[in-house]
Parts: sequence; C-alpha cells; structure tokens
Amino acid sequence: MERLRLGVSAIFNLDYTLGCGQVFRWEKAGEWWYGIIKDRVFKIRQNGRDLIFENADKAFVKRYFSLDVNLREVLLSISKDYHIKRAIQHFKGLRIVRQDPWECLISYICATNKNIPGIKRNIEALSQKFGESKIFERKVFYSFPTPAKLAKASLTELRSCGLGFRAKYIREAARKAMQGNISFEDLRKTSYEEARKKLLHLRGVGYKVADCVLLFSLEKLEAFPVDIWVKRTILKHYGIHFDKGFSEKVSGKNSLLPNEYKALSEFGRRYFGKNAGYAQEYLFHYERLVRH
DNA sequence: CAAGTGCCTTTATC
DNA sequence: AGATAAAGGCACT
Repeated sequence: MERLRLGVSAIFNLDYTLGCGQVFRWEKAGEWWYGIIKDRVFKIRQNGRDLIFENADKAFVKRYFSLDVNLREVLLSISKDYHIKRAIQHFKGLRIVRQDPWECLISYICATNKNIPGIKRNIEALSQKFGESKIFERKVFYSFPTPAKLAKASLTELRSCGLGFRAKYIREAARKAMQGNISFEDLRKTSYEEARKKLLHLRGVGYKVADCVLLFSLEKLEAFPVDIWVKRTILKHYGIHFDKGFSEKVSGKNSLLPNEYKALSEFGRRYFGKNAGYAQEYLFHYERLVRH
C-alpha cells in the first residue's frame, strides 16, 4: 500500500477523472477503483488530499493522472465565460489522464458511432479474448492485447468481440503498429497538426478519433474533439460565433461532415486556447451528466 | 413490451 | 466537390 499526498493547491478528483468517459476500463468496487495498465493491475482510492494505491509506484501514479499539470492554471486559462465556468464548478478536479496510446487508439476506433457502454464492452471483449489474464485479489483481469496479438487475429475472431465493420480497421492498425509503422513516441514529440496528419492516414481514424487519441494519450491539450454532446453544447452556448445557416444546418442532424467538424473543433481551439481539450472534457461531462 | 432512434463517426459511393 | 448511404449492435425511450 502506498500513499501520495497532494499539495494544498493540487486540485484533483479521482471519481470525476475516471468517471468522465475518457477511459473505458476502470471499474469502481466500493471505495476502490480497479484498473489495468499495460500488464499491471492496480487499485486506487482518494481520501481528501491523499491518494492511496496498491501495486503501482508514485512516479507512475503522478504521470498517469497528470498530477504534474498545474490544473489551477489550466482551468484559469479556459475560464472564458459563464458556461465553461459552470461546468468547471461542477467537476473541478477532473484531469485528463495519460492513457497508453496503443490502447487509446484502438479504443477510439471502436468508439465510432457507438455509445460508451458499447465501447467498454468491445474493449473488454478484446482483452478477454486476446489479452493475458492476471489474478489480483482473487479476481481475473485481462491486459489489453499487444499489436502483435491483434495483428494475428482473424477478422472473424475480431468480429466476435462485437466490433462489426471496425474489425478490419483494428487489424490494419495492429499490423502497422507491430511493424513499427506507428511511433507513438514520435507522435508525442511532434506538433498537434503534424501528429494529427499522421494519425489520419490510419483507416478508421478521422478527425474525431485522431483528436481523442491526441488529447487522451499524446499530451496534445489543444485538441478539441467534437462528438454529438460537444456539438450540442457549442451550438447552444456559442452559436453566436457561427453564422445562422451553419448553426441551423448542423443542429438539425446527428452527424457531422468533415468541414463541419473542422469548423466546430477549430472554434474550440481558437476560443479556449492551448488547453482547449480540458474545456472540451468539462463541457462534455457537464452536458451528458447535468444538462441532459 | 415492441419498435424506433441514437450513439464521443468513417468510408465508399454517388 | 459535396452530399448521402452504409456499416454492428446495444442502450435507451
């Protein structure tokens, strides 16, 4: 058992962070959150300014939960108006974690046109079928499969995980990753635009999926993913920044054309600045949980 | 309860 | 070029 005491000004809320929909494999049982990262199961809980965890070291916890990020500063930088301030007030302490990029990529390829419970089921099925089992506290956990493991899988096997048309995209991505054609380290180091361009070459990855991977695993905090919920929020509260025709056209339907996605996402980046991704996540969570 | 709609969209085809 | 259809399957109403 390890303990990490947060600084007086280190704002952090574990429940918001793990419950906001950015990660798919954490489960809360009683007070504890159980997760598996790479091939290690660990559990963690929060008690005020203390984080208590088992089977992970402090450096890892700090890094994974982005505790090195000055959240106060980040939130200040995006506090542009009443709407975002209200969302921040509600979920203060929500941090964007640093997911494993490989798992993140596959997760968001699965997310295409799916809801969150559906995505969770896909990831869980993939892990059970192709990952390695780990016993922790007499319970079985499955690690997320490596690229090599998924590259070897047949389309039928992949489909049996409920992936549907996404199965072939996942296999392709796995093959590329296995051959070393996707360097997540390089993507992390390059600029948002460059990294996005590279991710867009992958089939099954459009602007939305690319933005999610960039924000949730590659430290591109300016990425502003626009899904159906964020689209609603933007049009509802920030419609004044778009012309009437655009707003009316986009609000009436439940999908976005590439240029419509771009307009909304670029607005978010311009309006909220270099930490726009944080604004996106607070707005998303607020719209889903509070407003809807 | 059944049936319809929608989902943290992308690709292929008009 | 720009719109539209097609692509799992589950959750929600």
